[in-house]
Amino acid sequence: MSQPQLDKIYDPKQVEERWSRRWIELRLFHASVSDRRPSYCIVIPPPNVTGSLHVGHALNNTLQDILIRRRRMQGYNTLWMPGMDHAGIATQNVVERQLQAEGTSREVLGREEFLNRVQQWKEHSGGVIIAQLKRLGASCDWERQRFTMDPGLSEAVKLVFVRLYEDGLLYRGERLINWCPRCLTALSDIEVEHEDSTGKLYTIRYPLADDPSQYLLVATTRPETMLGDTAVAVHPEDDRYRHLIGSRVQVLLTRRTVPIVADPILVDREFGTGAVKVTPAHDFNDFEAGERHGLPRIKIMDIHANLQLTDALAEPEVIEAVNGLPAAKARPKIEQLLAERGFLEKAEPHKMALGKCYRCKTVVEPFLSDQWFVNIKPLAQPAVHAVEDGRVRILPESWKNNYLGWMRDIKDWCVSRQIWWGHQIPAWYCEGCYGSDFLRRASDGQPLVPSDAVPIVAQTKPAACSTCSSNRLVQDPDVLDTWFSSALWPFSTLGWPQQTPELKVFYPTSTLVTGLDILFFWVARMIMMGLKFMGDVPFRDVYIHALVRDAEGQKMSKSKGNVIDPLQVMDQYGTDALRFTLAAMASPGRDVKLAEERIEGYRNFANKIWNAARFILMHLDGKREARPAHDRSVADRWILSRLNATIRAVNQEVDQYRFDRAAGILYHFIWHEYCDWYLELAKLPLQDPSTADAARARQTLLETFEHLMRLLHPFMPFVTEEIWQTLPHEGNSIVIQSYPAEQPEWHSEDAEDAYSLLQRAVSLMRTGRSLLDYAPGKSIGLHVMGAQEQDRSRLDSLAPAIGHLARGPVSVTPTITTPSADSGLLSLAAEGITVGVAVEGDVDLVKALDRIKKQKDEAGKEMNRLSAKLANAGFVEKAPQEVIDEHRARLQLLTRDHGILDRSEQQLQDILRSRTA
RNA sequence: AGGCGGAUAGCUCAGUUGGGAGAGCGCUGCCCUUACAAGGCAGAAGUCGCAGGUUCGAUCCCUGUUCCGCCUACCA
Repeated sequence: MSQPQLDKIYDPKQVEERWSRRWIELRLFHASVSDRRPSYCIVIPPPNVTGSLHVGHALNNTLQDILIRRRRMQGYNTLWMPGMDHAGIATQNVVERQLQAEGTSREVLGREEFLNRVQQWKEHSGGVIIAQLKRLGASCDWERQRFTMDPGLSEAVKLVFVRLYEDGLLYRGERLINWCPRCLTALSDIEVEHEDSTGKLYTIRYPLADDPSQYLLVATTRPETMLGDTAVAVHPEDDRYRHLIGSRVQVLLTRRTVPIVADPILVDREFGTGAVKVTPAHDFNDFEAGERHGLPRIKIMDIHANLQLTDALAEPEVIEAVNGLPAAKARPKIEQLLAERGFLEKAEPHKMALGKCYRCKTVVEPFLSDQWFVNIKPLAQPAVHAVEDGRVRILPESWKNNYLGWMRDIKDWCVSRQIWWGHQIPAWYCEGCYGSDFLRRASDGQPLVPSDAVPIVAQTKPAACSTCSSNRLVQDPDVLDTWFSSALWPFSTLGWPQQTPELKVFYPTSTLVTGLDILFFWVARMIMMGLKFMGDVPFRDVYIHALVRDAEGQKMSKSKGNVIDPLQVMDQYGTDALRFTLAAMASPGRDVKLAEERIEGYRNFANKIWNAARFILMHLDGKREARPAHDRSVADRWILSRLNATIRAVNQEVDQYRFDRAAGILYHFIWHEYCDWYLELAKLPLQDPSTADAARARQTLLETFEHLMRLLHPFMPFVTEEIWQTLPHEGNSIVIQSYPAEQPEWHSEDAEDAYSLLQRAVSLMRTGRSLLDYAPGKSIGLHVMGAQEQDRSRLDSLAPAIGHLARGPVSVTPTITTPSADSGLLSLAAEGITVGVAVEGDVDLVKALDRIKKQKDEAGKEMNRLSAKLANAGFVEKAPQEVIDEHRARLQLLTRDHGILDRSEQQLQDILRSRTA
């Protein structure tokens, strides 16, 4: 035995720093396009360059790394494509806040200078993120980093835009869109978060134009928008109002009258009064109704969502009261005016959903505006089919319906944003045709380009206007939705639109690993774009993992004090511990609430492994054993059989993305089978290192452990690499060693049976020793009763091992005597064998009896179990008589030992009776 | 409003052809046994949200219900 070559406690810090650097130096993560092996590719969900990574990223990237590392070890040509997202609005907001703190603004800087600032921030933030990913052990091909605004990817964006336009799948038009009055930009439907809030439902009297003494009751939650009313709608079959259809009502506080129209789609007769005001410029439903009835659209708000009324729109008194106010502040004023004039019938509390900007939480306003839209239905159709027919698998499958439901009901996608950070829209307008005025309006956020302007859509700036030949062409100042470029990620990162070898080798990619929160934002759009531009799905499997709620999100909140910073965790417990925790908690269908105690537990696990390695190295002492293929001991055959089962199970679980189960299996096997049992057993032959038995034990210890390091490596890359390097090995890194595969010849039912018997016997003896406070080292007898002859002889041959593990000399004695506490024998039963533990010396019998009583309860449960099994056998396939007899015999044996016959015998009779009935 | 998910030990969570209720942490007792005290052995602890139903038998399947969470949504 030699001095330990490793420290007593595993110190992750320096190990992790060293290996994350070394792996990259060795270029182990680099994928080659000339590699002929089957390929396996994952594109990273590109983190936003808005700051640093949170625990959700750690989870996401750990899972990807597990998949990638295993495939790499299995011999695939693996590519994990790393990169980042420019995250338009989010990043712009971050930098704008910085500017605000400096007392300046983007308007002051101007567009060009501002973009420089954002670029600087991107360099900084991007660097932080890459460092964090490396720290996490992410085995990305770092030589291939991509950014959504790289020149190549920007080319892809422009080309896609032009092609979609040419194919009639992209158009510009004045529509009602979601407008964030703080970000001053349009948002797509899914960029609006809905939040419940309590408002009021107002019932307002609208006087009839023909007879102002009569009025129509109209219900609304937003009375301030009545200043933009252009109709009141009722249901065509509503007898209350049928006679009014076609006549007009006075719009209060204005000088207008509007028609009463019949609209069965807009109006629900049951709700409110059955009459609805129609404000096409400020409500999505009203907009559509307005289109159906050819109603004018009256805009009453500016871009800040403040009321902006002209004399033509409202009475002077009203204008004075509300002009320039945001809607929420104007509402009570309007309410007051209506009440004063006796037109407010009632106002009652009412629950409604409030739309908020997903980036800044400001209440969004439906806003009439010129924007670019993707005509999405023709793209969605094939993307629905691809999931329906399984070309793309969404896992867990429960999310599939979520996806399909959303896709089938999808609405056109507003892709233009009135911000500066992003891909500027490749469309030009001719100043010769439209004057040079319209762009200047852009700075105050007003609609940027005339609605009727005809854009020239092209990848590069055209030389001249085709209509007037002017060369004064200006580019559309808007940029694209950040998700537009993300949608191209699986092929733009591989070099599209160039026909690169990367595309050929790695597209379609294999698996996408992502959180549910971006299923619609990102996954759905990648599938649509992949099918459209590559003619094939972007990935085969989509694995959707649970969410870890971060400080900004809902679940983890700073006020609750449960926010966990991955960097801090990695510092404190080590990266492997964090990774293993995340993998173990990645059960489908449940959000991950990260418990720090759990991380600590897996830190201890890493240390356990470390110390097992120390033990092996200590005994190895430079010795190399020839492989004893033919004379494995029973213990060796047992642990190899268990190892084989573990290898099979881990592979199966990872194949099904059950990282949690795979982690659990590894943990249990390494700690509670390999360390607790096999390693302890091996100490027996190792007592004399010179023997053949010792050599044999060393060999199997090492062989099993080396397999385990490889099996565990994708989960805990650092500690396994560090240990593997100290074991006898060939090659320069565990990263590219083969991943363990099932070895059927290791399977041994016989050895497993024998050792399960051994484990039970040892446990019982330990229990007896503990219950009686019977000191270790004292001789202990094992009396075997009621066991099969085979079991007895097995126990006999295993006696030295049992004695070793039970801590005391042991004698195995077949006995037919009935043991009892009185005779100084403690009898314990479980799983069909009964052992009596003979103790020497004085025993506190009162204490012993008290404890034995508890054991009887266990025996009672055992009988219930047997009864259940018997009943099952009887009902399933008609239990043979000998099975019944065997169970009866066991019952009687247990009963005789513990004197609780009546209940169980009665049960048995009941079962037999019901079986024959 | 609709859809989905969750409710299991003090805490965080596993648990599918329906039959034995589990892990980690915490807790109790014993042990510094030369890999590991971040350890070993033994143990206590749960009417599996509630109420019905199907079944010989339900944490599991069905119906209803309560609470929590998420997604989608135009109910003025």
